[in-house]
Amino acid sequence: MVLEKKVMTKGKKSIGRQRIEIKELDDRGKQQVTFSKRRTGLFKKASELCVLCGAEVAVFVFSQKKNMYSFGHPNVETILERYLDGKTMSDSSSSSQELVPVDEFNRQYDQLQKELEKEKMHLAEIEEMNKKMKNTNVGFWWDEPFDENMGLEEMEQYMKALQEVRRKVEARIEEFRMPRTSLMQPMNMPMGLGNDFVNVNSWESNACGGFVCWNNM
DNA sequence: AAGCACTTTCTTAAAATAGTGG
DNA sequence: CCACTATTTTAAGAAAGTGCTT
Repeated sequence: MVLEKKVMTKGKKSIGRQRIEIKELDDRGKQQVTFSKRRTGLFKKASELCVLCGAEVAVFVFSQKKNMYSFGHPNVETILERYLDGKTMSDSSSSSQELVPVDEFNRQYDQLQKELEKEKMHLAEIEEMNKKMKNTNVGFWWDEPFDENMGLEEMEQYMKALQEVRRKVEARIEEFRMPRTSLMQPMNMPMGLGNDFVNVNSWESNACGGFVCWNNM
């Protein structure tokens, strides 16, 4: 197949849609734009398939940077669970009761936004405290000089206490690392695609630990 | 401020889809 | 089924914007 490159004619602002060869794009910028557009198109087509044919569909897309985008009808979890269980469509009951309306997505989104705000304020408080301690040369208890006169038994108790603190901190860190899948209306997909029951999550490695739509995987 | 990884908007032509007739 | 036409939708290209990190 011969692909002809057309040239922009006078007075036109764009050469318009061109036929391209289906192979990896060499330009990273083009790749990103195409990724964004085609992913939207893919999700739209999937949503139309759901509406037109009553199909249940789940689509996962990972960008080069491993950000995940998903679409699911009635929702990704239901279909993924069914897939993992090896069940067939006929095994499953009607999906009508599993649908989560947009209002519910929005409510969850609002809640997550509030959580994020709280976490941001908490982080700001911690940073403020760190600043103050730096300025006043006041540190944490572990910065204080070790008591040389401590006996063996005392030191063992001290070590146990430290281990307990460590265990609790590790458990807390693990809690934050658990991916929290948030069901929400996708921010990058226009409403009214014929499917109001959309589930799009996006994972991005940041310190938020998954409070917003960008979750750490 | 600069760079990165997308996202959006506009224009336009290609491609998909629906409708119709044989 | 297939072929054709009309209409609608999609996506390339170009450029600008957004949000986040370093």
